Amino acid sequence: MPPTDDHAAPPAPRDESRRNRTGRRGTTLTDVARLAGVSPMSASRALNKPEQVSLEILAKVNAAVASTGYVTNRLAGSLASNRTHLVAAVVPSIAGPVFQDMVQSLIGELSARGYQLMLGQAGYGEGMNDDLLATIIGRRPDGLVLAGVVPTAIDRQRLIAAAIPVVETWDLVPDPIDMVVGFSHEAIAGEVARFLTGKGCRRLAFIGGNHARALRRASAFAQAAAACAPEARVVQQAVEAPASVRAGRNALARILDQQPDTDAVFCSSDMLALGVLTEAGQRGLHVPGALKVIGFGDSQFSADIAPALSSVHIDAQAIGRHAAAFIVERCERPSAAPTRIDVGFSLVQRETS
Amino acid sequence: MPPTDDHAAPPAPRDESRRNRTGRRGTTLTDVARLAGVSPMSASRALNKPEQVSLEILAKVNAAVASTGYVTNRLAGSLASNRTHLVAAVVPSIAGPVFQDMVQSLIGELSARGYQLMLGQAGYGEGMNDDLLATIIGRRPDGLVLAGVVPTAIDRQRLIAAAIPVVETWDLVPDPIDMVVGFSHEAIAGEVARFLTGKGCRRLAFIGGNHARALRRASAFAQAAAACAPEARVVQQAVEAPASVRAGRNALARILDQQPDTDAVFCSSDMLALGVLTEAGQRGLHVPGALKVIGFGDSQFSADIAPALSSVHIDAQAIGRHAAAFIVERCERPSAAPTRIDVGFSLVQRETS
DNA sequence: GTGAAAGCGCTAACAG
DNA sequence: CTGTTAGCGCTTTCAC
Repeated sequence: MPPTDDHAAPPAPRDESRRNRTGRRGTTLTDVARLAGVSPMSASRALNKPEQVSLEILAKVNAAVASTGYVTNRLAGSLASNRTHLVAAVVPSIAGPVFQDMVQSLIGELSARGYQLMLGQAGYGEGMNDDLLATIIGRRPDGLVLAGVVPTAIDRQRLIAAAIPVVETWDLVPDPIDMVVGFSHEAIAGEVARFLTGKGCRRLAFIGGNHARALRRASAFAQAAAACAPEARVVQQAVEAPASVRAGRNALARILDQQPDTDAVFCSSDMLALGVLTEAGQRGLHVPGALKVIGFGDSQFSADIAPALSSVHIDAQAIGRHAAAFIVERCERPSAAPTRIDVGFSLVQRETS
Repeated sequence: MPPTDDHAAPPAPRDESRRNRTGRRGTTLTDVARLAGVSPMSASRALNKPEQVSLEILAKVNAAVASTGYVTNRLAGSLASNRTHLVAAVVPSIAGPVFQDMVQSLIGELSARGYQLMLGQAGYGEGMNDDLLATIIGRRPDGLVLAGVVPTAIDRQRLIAAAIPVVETWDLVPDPIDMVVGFSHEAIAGEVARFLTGKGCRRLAFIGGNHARALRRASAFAQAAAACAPEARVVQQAVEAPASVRAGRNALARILDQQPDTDAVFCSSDMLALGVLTEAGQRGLHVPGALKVIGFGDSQFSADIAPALSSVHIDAQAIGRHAAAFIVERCERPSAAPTRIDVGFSLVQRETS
């Protein structure tokens, strides 16, 4: 029996057994490499940059991967390479109809380029809650897309400090953190006001949320209307987010209390507009004869309800596409400059106006 | 001058400079610890298990964190601890109205417990596309929630191999991978059939998707109707996903071609039902007098349109809540057994029936 | 309660 | 084209 050697032996550096300190884990790249008879680095290259590796190694590695069912651990890869291929997006709520098309195209576009999306909900208040931003930054995403969420000064500071590429979307904010893809709410309000006054409407109403952006649009609407027809009057109704049919119905009821001869309503979402149409129908108010209605967002259903709803169309998919492209571009060519895109809008004229 | 020593010196292990091989990175826990005058380990504990650390250290670390704006790198933490605090969810499309409430409550519930959600879209086809599953597994999520997506045999195998806790939701699948939260589509079809035949309807119609689940519901509907009233007839109309108002209108038109005296329609979504109502209105078909309509999902708008839509209500939020709870439970107490919850449903009777 | 050592699984950098 | 080395930033383990 050799001399007692109780604690001398170093803790046997990772022997043949496939389990580590925390129970068993899965197959690693090293396992694959060993099986293929190549170095881990070659296995890594075979997987990530197949063009840099001989066909022989490629074949051996692929065989080993197939036989083990190996799936890369992107956590480790991200840590080592400082690139996560993760993009975070923050919306007020995923349940609102407004941002869905955009998020959908964002996911599609990103995954086509090998990136994933992490989705966060900020709620309808100001900025993001602290936890949300911290957990997002903690995952070190390669980019962040903000939609309908206006970061507070502190949020902005933290984002800049974290050096994460940011795309603010939906609104063409005047003083962006970094990149912007959106459209002008003021221009839209102006065009709708011009259109409705042009149709002879003089008793207008605006229904929208009670946050800053909606209020800006409301006042732009009122100003444009006044400019087009000095005698026109505009009443405003604020509704709670998220926009709903119920809210639209109630808003129209209140508007008619205030201004019984209202002859046109501009709504900040098609759901609200559907509520307005419903309430008008119940009251025997003919649309568009007695009341013209214009929605916002041009939802899928708008063309198909009766009467078909006029609406402001936004190319939400384009917003998602551009946002994705911006971030990927910035990641892959860090020199890329801040950019700004106005995707515009169009007023889709249907039966309700 | 000392003897030439060109290549002897090891590459100066990470000196004072705050930059590494790939340009500058941010503040690390080590930086915080140094600033606080404690070991990295104590800093880690102060952040993650404050109760295990003296108040003095806690205060010093918090001060250091505040002064540096340090944000934990969860990539590194996850790699070391083998826990990501990430949960993946896969839905056919985030644009469909059906899963939104569920995803919303999932996000809410998870973030309240310190987990984040990664969202994937599988499309409306069978199973998930290979890339999607691989990228999900590659991020080593602590759990996966499937909604309205039926994994293929290969998907199942890979998920089991990856040892990821899985919750299948929406449908009470008979042979689950792991955990299940849902309701019985057959039971719903049965109850609606019973209700409509009880109202005297004998010429029924069913509008639904053309995937397996919808077809099962359709046949359950037909069977139950036959059981309740042997002389009843049921026609079926398949529509393409995603469900839309347009699809509902077209479907009703085709149904009336096939069976002009149809007196009741059961739709697999409220959007389809809205289309049916619209088309009926255009044709002067009185609802519910000449035609009864029942939707599915009890969307927010259903109660507020005119006529108010009867619908099958599902507590989607409860599904999200339970799914989140299951996964967190399983993560934190790995002994937790597979579980199954039936959240039930209710038929909300309104004006259209 | 605190710290030192070791290493999670992968890739950048560099040498052959 | 291929392999070696040295970490990425954190947490586990274990000794104090």
